[in-house]
Amino acid sequence: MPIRRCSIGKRSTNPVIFAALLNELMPIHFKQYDELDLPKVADEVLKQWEVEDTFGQSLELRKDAPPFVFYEGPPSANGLPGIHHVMARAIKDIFCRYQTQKGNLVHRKAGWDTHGLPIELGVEKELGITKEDIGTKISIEDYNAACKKAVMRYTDVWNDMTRRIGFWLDLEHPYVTYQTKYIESVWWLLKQLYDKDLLYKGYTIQPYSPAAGTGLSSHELNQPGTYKNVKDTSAVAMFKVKEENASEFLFKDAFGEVFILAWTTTPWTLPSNTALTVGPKLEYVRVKTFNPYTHEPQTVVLAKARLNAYFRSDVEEPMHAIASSVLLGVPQKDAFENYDKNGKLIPWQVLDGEFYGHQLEGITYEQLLPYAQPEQGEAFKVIGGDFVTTEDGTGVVHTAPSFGADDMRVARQHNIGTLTLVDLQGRFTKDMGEFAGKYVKNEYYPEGTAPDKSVDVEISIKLKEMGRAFKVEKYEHNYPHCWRTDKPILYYPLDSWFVRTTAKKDRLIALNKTINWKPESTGTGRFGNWLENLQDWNLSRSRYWGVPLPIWRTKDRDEELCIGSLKQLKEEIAKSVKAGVMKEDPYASFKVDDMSDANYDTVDLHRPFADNIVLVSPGGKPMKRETDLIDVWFDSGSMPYAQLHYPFENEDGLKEKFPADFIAEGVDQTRGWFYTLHAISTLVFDQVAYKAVVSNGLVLDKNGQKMSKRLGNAVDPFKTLDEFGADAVRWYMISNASPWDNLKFDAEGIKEVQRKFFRALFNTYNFFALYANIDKPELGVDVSAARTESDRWILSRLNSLIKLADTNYTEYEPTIAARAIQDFVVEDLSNWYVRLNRRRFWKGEQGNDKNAAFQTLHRCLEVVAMLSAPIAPFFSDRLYRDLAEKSVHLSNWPKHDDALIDTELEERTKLAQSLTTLVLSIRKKEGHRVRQPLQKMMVPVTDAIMRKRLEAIQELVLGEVNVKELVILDANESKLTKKIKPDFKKLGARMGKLMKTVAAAVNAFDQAQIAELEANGTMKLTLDGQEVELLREDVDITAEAIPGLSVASDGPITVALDITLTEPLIEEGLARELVSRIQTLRKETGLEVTDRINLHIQRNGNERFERAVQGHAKHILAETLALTPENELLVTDLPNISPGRHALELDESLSCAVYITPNGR
RNA sequence: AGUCCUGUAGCUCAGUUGGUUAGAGCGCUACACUGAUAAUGUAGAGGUCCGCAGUUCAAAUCUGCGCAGGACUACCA
Repeated sequence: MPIRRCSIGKRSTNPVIFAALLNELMPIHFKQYDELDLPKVADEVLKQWEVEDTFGQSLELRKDAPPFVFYEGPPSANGLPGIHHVMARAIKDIFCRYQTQKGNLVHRKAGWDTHGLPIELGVEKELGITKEDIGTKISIEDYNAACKKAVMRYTDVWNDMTRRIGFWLDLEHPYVTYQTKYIESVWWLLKQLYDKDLLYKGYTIQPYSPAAGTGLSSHELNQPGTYKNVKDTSAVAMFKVKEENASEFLFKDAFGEVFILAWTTTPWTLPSNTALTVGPKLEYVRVKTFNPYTHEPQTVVLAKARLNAYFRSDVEEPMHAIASSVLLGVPQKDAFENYDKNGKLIPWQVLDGEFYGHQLEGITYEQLLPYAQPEQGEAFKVIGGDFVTTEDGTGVVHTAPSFGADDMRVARQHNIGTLTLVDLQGRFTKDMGEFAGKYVKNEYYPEGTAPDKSVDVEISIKLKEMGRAFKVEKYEHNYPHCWRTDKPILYYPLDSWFVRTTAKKDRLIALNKTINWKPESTGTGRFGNWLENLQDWNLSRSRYWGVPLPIWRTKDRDEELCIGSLKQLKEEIAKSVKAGVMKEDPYASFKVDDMSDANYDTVDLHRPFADNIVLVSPGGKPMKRETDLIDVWFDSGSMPYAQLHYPFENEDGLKEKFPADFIAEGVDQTRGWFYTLHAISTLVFDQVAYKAVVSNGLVLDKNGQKMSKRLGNAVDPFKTLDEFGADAVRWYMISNASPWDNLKFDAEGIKEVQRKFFRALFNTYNFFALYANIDKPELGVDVSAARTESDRWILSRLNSLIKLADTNYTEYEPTIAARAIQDFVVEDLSNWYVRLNRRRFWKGEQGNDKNAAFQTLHRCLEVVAMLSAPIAPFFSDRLYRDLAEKSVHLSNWPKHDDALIDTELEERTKLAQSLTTLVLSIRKKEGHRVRQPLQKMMVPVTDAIMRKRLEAIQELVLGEVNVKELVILDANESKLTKKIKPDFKKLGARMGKLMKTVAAAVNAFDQAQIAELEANGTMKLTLDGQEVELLREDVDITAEAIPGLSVASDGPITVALDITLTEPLIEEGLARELVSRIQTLRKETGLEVTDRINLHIQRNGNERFERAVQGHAKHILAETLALTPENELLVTDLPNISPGRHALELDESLSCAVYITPNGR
């Protein structure tokens, strides 16, 4: 364990004081590790967190800091967590941790969503019952108790996963939606809506199963197998237009009576028709023809685009005799005059004058089947609706508002009345004359009792006889069926309670525009468009396990009461008991102002308890609760308030905890939780519920398929965590794709992250620790004057990185931050800085150069730990503790220092890296290994900036590529050939259409022309008869080659390498080769890095070799940490002791013998 | 059916306000390196930038129409 020498002081920005303090903070021994084991690190750090309560400490540390508000969307604990939850939870954790490091107080309360249909279905499956059994085989009370028990089944598993992925969340004090306090807050919210007249009872068209006698949710309708292809009788009915002012134009030159055609696949809805809907922008025509069944002359109206569907036009005289497709036939002349009433060939003719749908609006027609009249509103009128298409049918929609959602909507807009001539059992009502009592679908009859002809068929026959059928045929379509009874559903008007969200539509839209959506398109697109087409929120659910609607009503519906608190409920119960309506108060044990959990535990507001309460109205009549439950989405949308038991407790607390600064969930919550949060806060508080929201995408398998148990491609989160550790999994998920893009999960990717990022970081730290422990550098002294070019460079990179990471974490772009951190660690720090500066860490004297190196690397590692802490909380904590002796999660986010960012320095280092690459490439091509020194490299320059940069990086590059000198050539004076390239961007803007010709001309320039342009700065060209002026700035001129030398180039940079080997160079190369072999030997013989040795080399008669050893003896001895006197290095006879004697092969033709022993301490 | 997202190398992804020869990592092949070494370097193979049409001197990038995958919502005459 590191030994701390003094307690942590407040940091100062003054470099001298800072340095002094740093020295105090610095451990004097750094822990070293043998191998990187991320799962083990995670385990150990997790235990440390639990022992120290690091999460609690992090909150305590920020207790007076400005709050950053986060809301946890409650998962349902009745299912097991999957790998996608790891993703979702990691994203939440990242920003909470980041904001904590930034100095904010971030509370994170866990939550559980406990109500809802999936839970009910699960329990029913388990108990082997159906909804019908509730109240008979099982009491509501027992049923709900079973639900309550089932719903928290997997909380332990969830909590375990949450801990293991490192998500800091207050799991000890979650909000739970079934708790009485929670429900009380929900009731309070409902009452706010009620008091604002935003809660009302209305009816809507909902999927309804007459066989089961229940409405169905869209969830139920989406069960597999509910939609089936069925053949139904469809009819095109004819609606007779009344002749009046509005319809006058239809009667001009009319043939017989005038009808509007409308198609339906459900003829049983025709008696309930009250309107016809046309597309206002669609074109319609009149067609003169005969009725195919009665053969009476008639004029029919339909959409022009639908003509071909009903009238054949494959004939020679289209204006006369064309057969209707109703009855196939061939054309004949003089068709109208000669029409044979019994014939199958029906002539038709489009009458002059097309017209638009809106011209039809307002026209009235005779009721088709006058069994009953609507009680309210207008009827039998043509209206306009946007939803009308010309894909099938006639372009006119038969509108029966009771049996279609679109129909109802458009009817309401136009104040059209309704007819509901079908009862809840699916039978025609008594108003339906000869049809009364018949089921509208044959499937509804008890088995074996269905008639031969369905009512669809009977009605169609009747229409034919009446002369009101234009076409009757079987039609195959996809129709939803009840998943329980397997019988077709009806769309039927049902009573429901609604939240009048449409009344606040403008506010919902306006407030949404202030929310920071990630990605933006979800907010403007999916969510924005949804708000534009907002419907009132249907709150009612006819179920058992959920929050009961707190509305009591008298039987005559004249009086009703909405309850907004337990206090109010108790008062009303008291009145009721007093009036003798109830015998006693079932919640008698509840004390009104006692906020203790124990007190609240005495009350259960679920069914059947709430149902048993009968209140008394001001008029003295009994009031019963509306039996509906509310949509569970209202539960979770209430969490900002209900988690605080607002307003009964924490009335002030809400100010600090609302709205949220940040929430995150899957994109599938757009119309779920994201919407309900937004709707409730807008309607009740006229505020947003969250300022920023990240909607993350799905986690797919590696082939891009959705994960599912059925396909067996679901990834077990626990196994994954066991294998790779949370850090690698989180880092992989975040760095691989933006949170909102779908992630193709592939364990190979995690391995890569482990190998590249974590190993590089781990090795860099271990390198640091190894030499820091050996050399005990002074980490406290001020080394600003001693910093080398590469120190300043890596610090510049580091500060750029801090800035970039900060910006991107702030803007909820963790992927960009992660990739930048990773690149910094792998490329800049490990592969460049450490590689270049290795020797500074383990060679030479103590001093400020060495101190500067250690301090620089220490700072880089420490900052990397801080920057990566939000994403990789375990490993970064271990790293930071090893460097600075406290948890990174209690650290303050590093501030970047603009003064340390030197873009010119970064540029020229980039140049150095390019030059290095180029030289290595030439060496490779020419077959000269890096250990062989070369005399010189040449770089042509075309401007002063480049020259200055080269001079600055000269030492660095020469050392890296093992070359003695760098010669900078003036491109203008040397014998270089040059290359010219047009700058398309600059030139294109000026040249326009001539661009291609100019580019071709420039590319064809010879050396003389290039020189001319460089000398004059301008040049006139005549192309295609036009004179254009070419400027020096319009082209890039680069040196291309140096005759006689080996050259490589990359973009504008060209390097030439002199590969002549002189005798001294060869000898130096040999010496280096020897050093390398001896180093390997040291390692192989198990010597420690710091061990000093005795070294002797045996003469082998090769003069060149012996000269090399003698000439470079000092170098050889120093590099290998040998204490042998210089003049004893090369010997004729080696000591004859076998363990120290080794043969070395330097190349194919050269070998030697050496003697190594440890130098006794 | 509507709304939205995605489509670039075998895989995962970058690609600035349209600009030359479209990049990186992994994987593959060959060679080198070896006191940070399950690392690293150099070279190579690998692309109809989903398709078609349009705008433009110039399109992976802008526009339109499609195709494929996905999400959500709806399901209608």
